[in-house]
Order: sequence, then structure tokens, then C-alpha cells
Amino acid sequence: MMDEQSSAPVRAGRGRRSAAIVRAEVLEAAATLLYEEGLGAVTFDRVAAKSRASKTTIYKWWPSPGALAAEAHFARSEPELQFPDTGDVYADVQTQLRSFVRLLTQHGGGRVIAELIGASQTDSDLAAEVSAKYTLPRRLLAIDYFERARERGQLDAHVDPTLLVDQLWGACYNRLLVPDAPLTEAYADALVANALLGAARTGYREQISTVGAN
Amino acid sequence: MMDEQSSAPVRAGRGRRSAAIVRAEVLEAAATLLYEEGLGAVTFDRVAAKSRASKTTIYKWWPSPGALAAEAHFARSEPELQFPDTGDVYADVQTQLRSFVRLLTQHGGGRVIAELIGASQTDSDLAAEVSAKYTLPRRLLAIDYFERARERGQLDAHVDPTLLVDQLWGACYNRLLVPDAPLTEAYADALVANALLGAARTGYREQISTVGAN
DNA sequence: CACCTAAATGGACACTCTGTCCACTAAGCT
DNA sequence: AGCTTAGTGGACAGAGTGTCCATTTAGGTG
Repeated sequence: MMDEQSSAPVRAGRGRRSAAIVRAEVLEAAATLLYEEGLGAVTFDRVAAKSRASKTTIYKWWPSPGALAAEAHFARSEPELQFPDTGDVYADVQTQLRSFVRLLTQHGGGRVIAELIGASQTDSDLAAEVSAKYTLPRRLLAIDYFERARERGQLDAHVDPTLLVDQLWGACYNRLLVPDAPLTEAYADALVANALLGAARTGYREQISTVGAN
Repeated sequence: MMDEQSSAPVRAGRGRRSAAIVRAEVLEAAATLLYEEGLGAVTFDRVAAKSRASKTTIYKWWPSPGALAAEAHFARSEPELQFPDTGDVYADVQTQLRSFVRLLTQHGGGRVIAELIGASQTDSDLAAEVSAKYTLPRRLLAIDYFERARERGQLDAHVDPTLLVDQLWGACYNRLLVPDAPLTEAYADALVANALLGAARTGYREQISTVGAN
């Protein structure tokens, strides 16, 4: 009606394309937006415009812009899922926690994680993605390590490994998300020392341990 | 032009109103939206529609919907800023941490905090508000308490009070924001025990403390 | 007490993003 | 070669942002 019998029946770029190619291009565009402008820039509109994919297709595959951003990020970031066990709990944990702090503080690597966890609070699809692809696997790895250390007799029998993880990695996440205090490698070292040795002074310690530690 | 010489020069509700009244009505509307529908419902558009205030006025006073929501929440929530010091560190901290967990888990009180901290990751105005009105004052209170306990000789001289706060309250925030494990009062109790006594077993403890704790 | 200025008002605007349509067209299996 | 499946551009209503107005009144001044 409008094209007045348009002489161009062939419009470039139209029609179906390979799903694999489209997915890759969408994730590529989402990752670029995420790294260059932050999570707020990852919208279905802008990703569709930046990739060659149409909005309809993106809506079909991802439940929310946040979930798309998370998949784009985790597809790029190396798995690096390893927790070496030399038998020296103190050294092993210190190494792991230091490199975690380095990951969060160097090259703005912490900003992406912080934004993803932040947006997870109001996007359950994103929360599921972050947990499944990131926090939970790492958490399980650490828990597994602490259980082995406990079986070796290095940790107290009644110590909960999941709690230990929270007191080490969770404390770091806290300084990342609620930055009322700085996040440094020295902080990581002090965390390890206190988690393993405790803050109570000799003398007061014995007084507590008979009453407190249920 | 359009009203064809409208016979009503007096349009109800127009003109300047008292700043105090307007502010109160805006905060009231924002709080209602926040509690009933969550942070996502607190938009300048909806707050303006719900209160009798105009959008222009709201934009002048608050930098972002998040900052408005935070102020509305903190204006309502009781300060309850107290950290009783009975001299019994273990009991005092346990009491505080238990009531903190209760605050986060009961009546959906944790959801609002989680959403505010979450949105803080992409809204610096909100982040400043949350820190100034909520996290920092509470943090300072706890730090102050631990410093007194340390001076009394109950805590090790080289223990960093800020770190201890992270390992107790930060660990709880972590389970709130990254819910890979449950947040319960029993968890709070275990956190206190481990923060004060440490996880290392007698025997291995001595081995570490000579090398590790810088 | 009348006046004046500072400030809140309703309304309109362009812009962006969401979420959902459609008819069209090509990919990849049968 | 044919057919079904699926990606395509484009359009759309709805909602929120951020910024304009000209209008109207509150609260301090002379």
C-alpha cells in the first residue's frame, strides 16, 4: 500500500538464520554492552539493535535482560573451578581467598558481579542463573574442601563448612556490595586467620567454650 | 484555546502547597508502594500519581526513585540503634545477631533491605542513602562494642573489629542476598561461636598460629 | 493588609524500554 | 524438491524518565 508497488521484493537481511549463529551474536552484543556500559545498558532493545537478531527472537530465548547479561558474562568468564588441596588448610584457603579478592578488585571485575547480584534481588530468573552458574558451584567446591579438612582432623568436628564459607567469601561479598570498608588482600588474610583461630583471647576463650558453643 | 472560554477559572488542587505537607505525602505514597509492591513499583510516575504531588516537585527533591524509596523506608523503620554492653561478649553479640536475623526473616523485612542494597549497585544516590542511614551507623555501633571488648582483654589484641562485623553481620547479608543457604537463628548462633572461637581444632590450631596469623 | 516572589501545580512533550503482535522469508529436515 | 519450523523487520500500546511550560498559590516583605 505504501511502497507503491515497490520494485524491491528482496529486502536485505530478512528471513530465518541459523539458531547457533543468532545465539552467539546476541550473547556477543550483550557482553559488549555489559562490559562497556554496565548492566543497565543490557536491554532487549539495545541488544537487538546491536546484534543482527530481532527482538522477537531474543524474547523467546531469554526471560529477562538480566538473565541474558548473566549468561553472556558466564559464557565468557573462564570457569577456573579448582580448589587445590595441599593438606595445608591455612595456606590453601588463603590462596583461594586472595585470588577471589583479586578477581573482585582488579579490572572492574567486581562491578559486573555486584550488579548481577544486585539485580538478582528483583529478577528471579537472573537470580537462578547467578546461583546455578556462579555462586553455588564455587560454594560447593569450598564446602567440599572444608569437609575433607574436617575429616583429616584439622577442623573442629562440630564446625559447619557452609558457615565457614559465608564467613570467608560472604564477608568479601559484603564489602563488595556494601562498601563501608575496603576490600584488600590483607583483609582476606585477616579473615582466614580469624575464621580458623577465632577472636577470643586465651583465658576468655575457655570461659566461653564451656558455656557457648552449644 | 481548547476549553472554549471555560467557565471554570478555578481548577481544584492547583497552585503551591506547603513543602512539609508535600514531602510527607510523597514519602507516605512511596512507602506504601514499597511495602505493598516492592522497590520496582516505586517510580516517580506512580508516586506522583498516588500522592498529590506533581512529578516536577518530586524530581527536584529526590535524585532517583531508589533514593526516594530508601528515605521513605528509613523514615518509617524505628532507629532501634542500641547495642547493650553487659560485659559478656558472647551473649551480647548472640542477642544482637539473633535479633538481626529475626528482622531479616520475619514479615518480609529482609526483602526491602535486599532490594535496596541490590538497587544500590546501579544507583549511587541510593547507595549513599543506604550507607548513611542504615548500614554505616549500625556498623559503627558494633565496631565500637568490639573495641571496648578488646580493651577489656576479651578479644585478641590484633583482631580487627571491622572484620569481625563482616564475619557476623556480613555473613548474614550474604545469605540474604545470595540465598544458596538458609538464614536462621541457629545459623546466627553458630556464626558467633566460630567468630570467637575459630574453626581450627586443638593441635592443628597451635601449628597454624605460630606461622599464620601474621 | 496588600503585595510580591518563590515554589508547587497540571499538563504536555520526546525519548526509551517492555512485551506482543503480524506477514514475510529462509534454514534444515523429510 | 517440498514443507515445516523459526528468525526477520516492523508496528504497536503501555509505562517510566526527564524536562519543559504557563498557572496558581503560600509565606515572607513593605
